[in-house]
Amino acid sequence: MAARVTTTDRVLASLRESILSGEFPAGSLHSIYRLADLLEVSRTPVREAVLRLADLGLVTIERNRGVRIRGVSVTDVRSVFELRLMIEVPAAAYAAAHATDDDVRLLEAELDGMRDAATAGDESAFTVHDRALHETIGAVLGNQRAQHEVAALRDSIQTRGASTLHRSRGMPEILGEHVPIVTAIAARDATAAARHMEEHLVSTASLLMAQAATPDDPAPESGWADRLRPHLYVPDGAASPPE
Amino acid sequence: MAARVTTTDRVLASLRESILSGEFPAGSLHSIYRLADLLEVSRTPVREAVLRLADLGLVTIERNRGVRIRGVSVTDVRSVFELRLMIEVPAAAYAAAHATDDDVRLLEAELDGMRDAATAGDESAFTVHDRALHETIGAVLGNQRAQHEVAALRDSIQTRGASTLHRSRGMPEILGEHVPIVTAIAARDATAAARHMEEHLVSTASLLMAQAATPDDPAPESGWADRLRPHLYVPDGAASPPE
DNA sequence: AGCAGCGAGACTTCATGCAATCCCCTCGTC
DNA sequence: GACGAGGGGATTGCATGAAGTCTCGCTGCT
Repeated sequence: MAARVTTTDRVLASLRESILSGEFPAGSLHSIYRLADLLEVSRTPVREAVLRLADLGLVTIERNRGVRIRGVSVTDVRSVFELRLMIEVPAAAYAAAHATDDDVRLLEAELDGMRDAATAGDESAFTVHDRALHETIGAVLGNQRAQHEVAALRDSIQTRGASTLHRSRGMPEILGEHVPIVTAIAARDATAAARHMEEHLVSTASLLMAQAATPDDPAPESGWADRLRPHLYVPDGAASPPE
Repeated sequence: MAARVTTTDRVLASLRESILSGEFPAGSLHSIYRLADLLEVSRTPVREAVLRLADLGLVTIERNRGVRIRGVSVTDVRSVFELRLMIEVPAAAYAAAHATDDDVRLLEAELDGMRDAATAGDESAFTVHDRALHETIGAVLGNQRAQHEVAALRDSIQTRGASTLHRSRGMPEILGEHVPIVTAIAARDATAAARHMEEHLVSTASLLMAQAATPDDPAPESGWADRLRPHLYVPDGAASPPE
């Protein structure tokens, strides 16, 4: 099963990396020709990779113009994070209810990794551990399809330096949002885990939306997440009545 | 913006239809050559379409063997429906809380369509209205990405005659599961809408899992959905304590 | 100065060639 | 009779050619 790595895969990974790292700025226009020339392969694998990227929503193909790197709009961020809320909040609650001691140890290890990276000022490592932490929480549920979906959602908005790192929050703040999630899971408190995961995602989304906002693309309302909130997960007390 | 329909798109749609309709049985092996010959196009658009189908999980590409039509395993059904629960249950609750009168009218129209198709014995039309009903509920949320994802999830397991129609349930039973959902939305009762949507999805998933079960692929446990249930949406009373 | 029409360039898109790879079947040997 | 090796055949995967189509800039006219 050593799925031999094909040229298309390498091109796909390379392009994805170039887009996510910001080497290809959002809105820029490229052609299959130039990309093929740049990567020193023929146009076919490039075309196939671009088609798949278009499916993932990272680029759009403009007929007879080229492929344009998609920027993230406020609506994009909102759509993605609503989905992440719908998936990751229940996942966090489930993890709290069903995590083994080994799972908890893994979570705390990732948290330590984030802490170390934060003190070392290593943003790259910090992001890696951040991602791994979320994936470890999702892994408790054991739904590979959900895992893959969350990863795709994450990719689709992490274009460019659209990380929240530089502009808005520092690593300590982000770390601070993750700590209570892990603490709640370790305490087997599903309610708290869900609440903290929700707060983390909403916080991140709000900042990303503020970054993506432009004069015409309307600024995000403050309580944007409330519309979904009462229907997501009700931590304590009775289910909130409709409206 | 009249996105000209390209050959690849037509091939993709055609193959998808052939797989979903059961014309290409699950597990069967085809080659790009034969498919291209069959559809009277060259191998390139067929290859591109197949790659996208592989991304969607409908087929797997076996190197130097051909493309194999993926059957659905019990695990597949479970993964897909867990995700659908996480998305569609909140969506139903949200729809109940925020649907306009026009939305409700649309829902009832689709329900009528299902009823007519049921009495006429038209399974194809019934399926169309079933799908449209779910999409209309999702449309109230207005999250296109979520809509698209649900559609993809639906496709990925509706391979073959894996509809629940023939073997297990008749159209009246399925219709009967949809009626209370629409009723609850019309009554603006989010709690009931969520509960009925959940019951519908769990019921459908259980039947599909029973169909997909084989001697070695373990039969689905009865209370399989319970593990997620307390973390999904808590209709009434306090949140269930973590275990 | 502004606008319309036209031509050249470029890009996507589909078709086909070609090589490398892998499976399977047969034949030979133990 | 069983096991292993080798060859034929088929398939994927990459490269390149050819054609159709759209965009953009230039030129000429108003």
